[in-house]
Amino acid sequence: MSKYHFNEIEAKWQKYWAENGTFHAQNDSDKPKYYVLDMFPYPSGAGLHVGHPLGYIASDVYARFKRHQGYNVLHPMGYDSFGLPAEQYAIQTGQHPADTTRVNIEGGVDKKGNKIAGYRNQLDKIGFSFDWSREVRTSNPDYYKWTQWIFIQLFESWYDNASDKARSIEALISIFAEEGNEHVDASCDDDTPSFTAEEWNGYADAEQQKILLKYRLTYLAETEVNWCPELGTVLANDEITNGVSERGGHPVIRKKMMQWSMRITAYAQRLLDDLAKIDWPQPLKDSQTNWIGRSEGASVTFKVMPNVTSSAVEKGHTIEVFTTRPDTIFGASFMTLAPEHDLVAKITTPEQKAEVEAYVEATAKRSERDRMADVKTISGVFTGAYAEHPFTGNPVPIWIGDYVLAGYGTGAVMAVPCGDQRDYDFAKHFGIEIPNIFEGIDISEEAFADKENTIIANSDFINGLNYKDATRKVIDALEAKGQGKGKINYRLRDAVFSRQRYWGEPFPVYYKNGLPQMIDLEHLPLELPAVEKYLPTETGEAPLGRASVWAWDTNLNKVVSNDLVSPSGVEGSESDNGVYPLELNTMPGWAGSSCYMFRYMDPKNPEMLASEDALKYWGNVDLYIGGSEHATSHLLYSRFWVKFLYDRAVLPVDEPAKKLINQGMILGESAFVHRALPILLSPQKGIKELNFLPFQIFASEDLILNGTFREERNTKHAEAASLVWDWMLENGYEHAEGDAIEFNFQAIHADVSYVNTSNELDREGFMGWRPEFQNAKFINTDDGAFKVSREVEKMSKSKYNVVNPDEICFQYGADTLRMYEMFLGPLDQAKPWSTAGITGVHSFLKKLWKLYHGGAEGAFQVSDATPTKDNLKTLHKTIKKVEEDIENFSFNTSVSTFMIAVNELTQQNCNSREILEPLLVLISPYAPHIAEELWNKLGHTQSIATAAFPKYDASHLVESSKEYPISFNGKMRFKLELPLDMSKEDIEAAVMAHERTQQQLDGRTPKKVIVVPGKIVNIVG
RNA sequence: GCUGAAGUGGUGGAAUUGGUAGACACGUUGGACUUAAAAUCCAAUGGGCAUUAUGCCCGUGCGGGUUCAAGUCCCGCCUUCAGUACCA
Repeated sequence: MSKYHFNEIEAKWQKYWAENGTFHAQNDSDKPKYYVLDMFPYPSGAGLHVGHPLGYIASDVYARFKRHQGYNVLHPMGYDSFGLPAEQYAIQTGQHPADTTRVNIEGGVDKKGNKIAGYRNQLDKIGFSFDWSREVRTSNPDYYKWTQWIFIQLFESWYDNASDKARSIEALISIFAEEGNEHVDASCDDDTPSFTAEEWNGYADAEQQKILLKYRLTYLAETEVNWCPELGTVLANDEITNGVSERGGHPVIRKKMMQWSMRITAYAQRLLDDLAKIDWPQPLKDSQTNWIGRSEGASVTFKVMPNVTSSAVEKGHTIEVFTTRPDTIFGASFMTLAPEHDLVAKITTPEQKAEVEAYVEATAKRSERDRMADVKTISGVFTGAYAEHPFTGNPVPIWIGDYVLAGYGTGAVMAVPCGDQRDYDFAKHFGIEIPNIFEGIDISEEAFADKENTIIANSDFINGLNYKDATRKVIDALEAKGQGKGKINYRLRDAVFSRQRYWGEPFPVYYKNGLPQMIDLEHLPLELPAVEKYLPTETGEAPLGRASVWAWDTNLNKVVSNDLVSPSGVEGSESDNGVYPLELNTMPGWAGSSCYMFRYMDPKNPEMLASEDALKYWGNVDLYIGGSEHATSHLLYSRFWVKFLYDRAVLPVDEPAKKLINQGMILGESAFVHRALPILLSPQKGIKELNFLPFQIFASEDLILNGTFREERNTKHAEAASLVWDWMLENGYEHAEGDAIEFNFQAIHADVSYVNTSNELDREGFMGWRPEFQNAKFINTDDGAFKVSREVEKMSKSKYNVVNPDEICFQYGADTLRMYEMFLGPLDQAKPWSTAGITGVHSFLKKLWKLYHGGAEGAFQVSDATPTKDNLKTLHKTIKKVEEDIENFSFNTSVSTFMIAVNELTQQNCNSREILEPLLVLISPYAPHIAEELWNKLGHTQSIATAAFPKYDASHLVESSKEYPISFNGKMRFKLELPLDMSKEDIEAAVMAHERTQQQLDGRTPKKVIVVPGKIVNIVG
């Protein structure tokens, strides 16, 4: 009797695959290549839950399928192992994040004594076909050496708009030396000065370095951050609520800090354009498009007027604004600056000073997020200053308002209240004039923003023109006056690249005379220094400020003690000994994840990110699977870096991934027990909450309705009340006339591991879960069961609804887990996990096993019998459907298809090798262990992974007749079997002649008969 | 507010270009096997009304529309989830 011992089978084949390197990809092969990649995980200490492997299973099915199709498949896995949780754990426990990270990956025991299974062990149990010989970890110095190297490449590059690509900084220096920067069209800082070749050549080295920094693709700049003085750290918007830190509730201020930035804006247009050539989900493309936020319009320069009421105002200021509606310029009746705008302090009149300052201060206290969420409140202050309208010369009052954001455009708008609702609301609120410049439009209620139907009026030289013509004329006129030009604006901002953290890549940067210098590649990696604590320093420096050995010796080319740093650090001075301080910040999380896909191609190469041959052979990722939450972070930054490395001829491709699929989240089914909170209702003593009882009372879910015991269950109410009374009377309470006990119910999370598939609670387990439950009393249903209620929520430790894949593998097997995850529903959709349903998939695998074990006593039996027509039909329709499903990533429907196939073949008593052998190959991407085992029993010595995918033969599915649905007025009434080659006329005749048709018509004559051959017949009338 | 996705039995979900709504599972009920349980197998299972069978009506979030025919297409709503940036 051969039973399906999945645990043994799975362990056996996992071992076999590992020992034989079954899934090692070759960098040279005659086969076509295919690269399947998962977004690599952050190895958290909590381990995997069943939601994590969903995408990995899908990609694994696809990778295995592609191998069967004859591709040389690269399917690697690694870890995005730098990150905040490890650092915070290090702060709490003092353990080095490298140690805890290793334990999280490889398993072990943490300092608190918790046993950690380890990501790798958990993943291995699921039977993935990863090529582990290519594993990368971003926190590994051998890996982050290349992250540092890419950073240096960015530093050594500038973006040439003329050739629309990044070029070496050396090339820029030669241009400067020969002709200055007059003809250079580059993406650079706004405040870059103009200079001639003579001037350039005359600059001191430091001056030249400063100018070059304005061109480099990564550069130092003052950036505003959320600074929390109490915590000594910078906080993300997420970490701030109502202006105070989420942790500890400390005040947060906006502070400028010198930080590294990435000039991603140089790539805005290409990032936008190239979306067209990648096969990514449309919603994801849309969010990148919106994030980049291209808008066409004009920049307009307004001159600030000498103030009529005060001579104290500075003169000669200009305000640059960006507008998408230059055609409405005659409707501009005021201007609004962001409160943070540099000019605010300079142009505000003395009379308005106090009010403006108070407003600016109030705004600074609000987080950016708060400010944006609040759409209703209109606020602002008049600065007292006026600007001159470029065409009419009229004075335009300058206001500040927090609806204008410093970070977008120029941080200033020309307000056209008749054409923009926000400007309109602002004008209405403050009683500012709202001139109407639209032909035949009523603006007494709201602004008119419909560009397409605009005809301009009251606007001098553009009267009667539409949006397009008026815009062109205004831009021409502005250019003629030197007060503006057509401009394309992007919402995308340069990306801040510095983090004040320990657990990230150190910058390969030291500072000589305050200017950043790169460490040469041959001396990389620059490894993280030891620190005694992982917190920022008391003086507010980043954690690396605690390192005592963190200076760069340019003579020895190594890290040396801080004590050796040149006292002055000025090059060439007597005290300059060639030792300089190193950068204290580290790189952000996305640094290590932007180009990791290329490192897998040649992961051990000490000379290069990956060899030219490997890069050329593998190209880019053919299929990338991951969550949509990375749409505007990882996936945008990665595209940016890949384009950059393409420009600099490091990579042969300019996109990381050709095709991308988002997997949806698997939600948890939380369990709730209902706690009955007793209340004493006493005519003498009033209402009293009995919250001092030494036990808690829980009632089965089905006894409760609308927060109280169901009416028909008043015996249950009595049962609960008597528990309370017994204790009360024992403890000296005297029952008085009219006393009654009522209950309020409170739902609390119970750990799902104490709940079975019928929603019944393991009461003993639950009582042992937490001390406060140890004396719990249960009000059960009549049959003695205690039920919990269920609710679908995000799967998370804090909701006690986490289901561990290891346990599923132990109980049902990895093949069952894999198939069930695929069976749950469409890959890209969010769906709840319910362990209850898993038995269906599990018994399918048992049936599959039985299909191959039809011999005496359940012995393995496959015959060489010629398959029947039905056998072949079942097989080939399965091949067709499964192949289509995998190509369409419709994995859930192919699992159904397998179930149907096995049910049919069992019914047909099929044991023919000609059918059962190809069937295994079809199933093996989903359930590789059982397929491998049965394949082996069939006498194969090679892994099933090497078998070719069966060929679909349409001839087995040819039908000669069709069971036509015969419908009347669109409603199907009966079916009729007719030959498929029957003509329309004959079909109609056959249907009309049928007695059921006559019965349906009941003597009426049909108005019309619709016959769709091969499909349907519909009789109307 | 905006953008995107989604609403189908008790549950997860099927339904290729409009053409038999509810495939495949879970659950439930009944039955077989068993001393019993588990496992396994068989049958029924959208709601309602009928019944000797044959049947009939209603049904894919709501309200309209197009069509011989609508879960699918169009218009207008509602709800849920996700993302988010008052974008000049």
